[in-house]
Amino acid sequence: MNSAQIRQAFLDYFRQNGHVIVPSASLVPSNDPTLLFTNAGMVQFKDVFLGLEKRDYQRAATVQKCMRVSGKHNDLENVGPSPRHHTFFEMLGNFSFGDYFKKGAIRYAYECLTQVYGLDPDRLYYTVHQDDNEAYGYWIHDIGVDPARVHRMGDKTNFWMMGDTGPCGPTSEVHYDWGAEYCTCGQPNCSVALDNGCERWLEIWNLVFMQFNQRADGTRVPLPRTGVDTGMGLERIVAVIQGKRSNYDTDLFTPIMDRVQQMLGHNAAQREQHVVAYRVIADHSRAVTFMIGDGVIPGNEGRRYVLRLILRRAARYGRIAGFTEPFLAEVARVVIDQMSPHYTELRTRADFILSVITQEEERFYQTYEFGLNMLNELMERLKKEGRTTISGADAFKLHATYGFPFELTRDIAAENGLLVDEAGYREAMAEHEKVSSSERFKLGDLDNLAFYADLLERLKAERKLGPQGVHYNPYEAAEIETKVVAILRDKMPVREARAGDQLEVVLADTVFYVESGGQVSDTGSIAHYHDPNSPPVWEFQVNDVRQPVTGLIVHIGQLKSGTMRVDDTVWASVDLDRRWDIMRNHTATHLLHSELRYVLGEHVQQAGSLVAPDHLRFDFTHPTMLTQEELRTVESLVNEAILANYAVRIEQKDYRRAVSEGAIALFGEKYGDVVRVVKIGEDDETFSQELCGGTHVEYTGDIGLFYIVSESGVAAGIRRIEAVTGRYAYQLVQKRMMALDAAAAFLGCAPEEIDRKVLGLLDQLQSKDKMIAQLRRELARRDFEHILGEVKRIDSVNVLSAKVDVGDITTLREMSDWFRERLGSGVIVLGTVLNGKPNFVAAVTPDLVQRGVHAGNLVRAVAQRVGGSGGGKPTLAQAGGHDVTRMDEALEVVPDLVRQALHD
RNA sequence: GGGGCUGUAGCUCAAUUGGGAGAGCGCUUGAAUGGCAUUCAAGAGGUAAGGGGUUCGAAUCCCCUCAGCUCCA
Repeated sequence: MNSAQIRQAFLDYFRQNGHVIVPSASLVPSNDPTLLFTNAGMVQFKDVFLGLEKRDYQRAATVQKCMRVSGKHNDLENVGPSPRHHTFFEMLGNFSFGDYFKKGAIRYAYECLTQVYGLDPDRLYYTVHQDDNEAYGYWIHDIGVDPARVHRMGDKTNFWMMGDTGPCGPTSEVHYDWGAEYCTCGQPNCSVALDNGCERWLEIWNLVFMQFNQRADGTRVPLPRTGVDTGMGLERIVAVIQGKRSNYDTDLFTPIMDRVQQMLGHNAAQREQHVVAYRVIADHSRAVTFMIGDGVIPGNEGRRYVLRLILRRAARYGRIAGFTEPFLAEVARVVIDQMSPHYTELRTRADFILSVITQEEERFYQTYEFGLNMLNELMERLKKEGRTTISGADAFKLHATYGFPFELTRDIAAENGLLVDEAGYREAMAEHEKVSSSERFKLGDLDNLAFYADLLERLKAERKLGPQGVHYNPYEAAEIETKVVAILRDKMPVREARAGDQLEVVLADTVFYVESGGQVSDTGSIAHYHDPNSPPVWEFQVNDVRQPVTGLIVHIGQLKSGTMRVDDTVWASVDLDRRWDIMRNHTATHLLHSELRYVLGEHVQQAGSLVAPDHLRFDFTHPTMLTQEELRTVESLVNEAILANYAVRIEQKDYRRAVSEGAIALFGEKYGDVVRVVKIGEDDETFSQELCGGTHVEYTGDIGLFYIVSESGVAAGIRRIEAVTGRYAYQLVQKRMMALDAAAAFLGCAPEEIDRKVLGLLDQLQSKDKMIAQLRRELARRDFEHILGEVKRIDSVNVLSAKVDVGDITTLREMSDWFRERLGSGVIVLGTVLNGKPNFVAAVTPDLVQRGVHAGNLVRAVAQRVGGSGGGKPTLAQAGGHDVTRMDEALEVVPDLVRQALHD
């Protein structure tokens, strides 16, 4: 079987057994901010296991894209040298949400391995948790496994917890026996039970039985609905089925490595010699392709940084293997060809993926060259000083500042006969880690989530909220009559609150939109009335709305008046003007997206957006800056679509149907099984169609006016457009028109002629500036000729000190130049007043410098007399001071100073 | 989120460290030349990323902001 067949057979088997096949979620987790990447199949079902989210099926199976880059057993450094470590991998998994439990899970795993994949049962061994008699019994009695093949293990290997609290339970693992000849531990009683990392045994499938709920106080209570979460790494099972000891020898990787070999023109021996580099490139090209495919762009923080790290590591190993130019995009092409039949997003985003890779790789080559230069300079300096060791601090600086890895520094130093202080390097590294490690995600965040989850459970138990939690409908009305079900002050539930309190308020129903898909939360008010005609008993101002856990929505703000109590009946109403501004911007964002695709091409993908009341921001993938013409075209097309007054219709439909009908789904967004589709246009001519949970106007005409304010770059390959609509667009236009009219009035021309008029004026100004400069020069020249008559001879040396009236220091210096040209030898000190302060320039010809006259000392002594200081070179110096009235006095001492200097 | 480095002409980069903002390439104009990357001359082009401070004086020192690179989390 090849890998594609193995993947498909898994899905087919579980479909036949009543599982819904759910597509792989994005590598970027949408429901867990503490997680850098999706790292297991269960990530997309986390809320389902926690009971926060409900699906209309009870069993599911997936092939999930996963990334693991950190953690004890997943050091990036292991990827390459190890035959089984990967950054990117695929996880096969089947899941049960309160449906079958241990018995079913064990049977499916066994059947799938032995019947679907045809593995020899004699090679399979099993572990269960030591206290789990139930699972043990199923293996022995239900499947009929020899008890000698089932090992009971402790918490360390066979108990699983999601976090400090929450669902947890025992696990059962299936191990594959490669045969005694592969034993590396050498123990006579070699067995899975030793758990000593012996190469003979390979864990292939882990079954997690979610049986208990771990409470904050450490006690465990049985879960009302037990669950099953299983995971089997595709790379491993393919290796087992294809009889390969290394994952890299399976057909998941060989096509990639073959292409690398072909590009390098290596023979088999050369390929073997560089096996680590080949593996690194194979692994990392997959990771990079999938990450970019899910919208990650190289950068310097978070997952973007991980992408950069991995991409550059691949590029570095590429150089080791012999590449001298960017090559990764070419390798990624193989990954796309191979994987896109299953992961179709790779095909549609292929151009984007390849261009991002190439750009980043080129940038890497640049910093690489730069680091190399730095190292060469450093080595030359050391050699000159006769030293043989590069200090740890320098090696670390190369690493931390120029991204030049230690190994490279060491190797290149060795080529030049130099050593590197490795211990010092480690020390500097440790110091840097200490300094730069900030507080990690506060555990409080997790506690917070648990707090809100508990609150939600309690409110449900008290029947204050339905099984789905807060009833949320921001789409139909802007106000609603409902009840206060909880009040939080400083994260503590309270029964009542008084005016001035900062609170979080939970209502049974809400019409407030919660920030999502870039659209910001609504603001508004919540008020309690005795009767509708009098002022409210109390009024609460809503400044923000959040959803800390699915199903629980809190209104954050301040109680303006009165006393709020739990169970009060209230009117909750959103700020409607603001909401309208937001809706205009949101619908306009869809129009903009659609027109950008029309004008620039289908490669344009949304890469982020912000829909606020006063403006909208839309980030999208596009390799180059937009031209003025493209921007104008897009802007006017959007305005045409507004004037066409298309209807905006919202439809609820099945996710797959929506996508197959051409609706655009976005990077990294999480969609339920039923999605809202926002359609703009008529049935026969749909203008735009996107999956979107936001709020929209009813007709595009409601938007009013659309105006692009700016276009800029966000990251390589990502452009950003900011625009305004409706009231804010009108305000902007009005402001600009007023400015234009005012300018036209000042210039005495029509507004349309301002540009030409201004250009003409600038031209005139420039030529006048030139003329002024020229006249000033001439004036200075005349002044100079005039003061030349004041030259004194001190000990047969020409000395001139004079006050002149010029516009700037430069002219003073110029005059000293003339002086030297004219007299050949001499000392000149000139003073002038600039900005109400005295300024001096002193010049001494070189022959007099020889005789002890120093322009710097001279001018400083002069400036001291006007309360200032100065300095400079022996031949030319300048100084300044404060007291203008004493300038003449200061200049008069010059001859004496010169005389003194000559005599010393 | 934190540490380090960088930001000077359209591009690539300098400036005896606080004391005249420059070079090469490119561009414009003029002249010469005419066989493989033509030569010569003249010229245009700078809020020194932005803001604040220290100083008689800041591209240079200090602080803040922004952007890029890089390492760590």
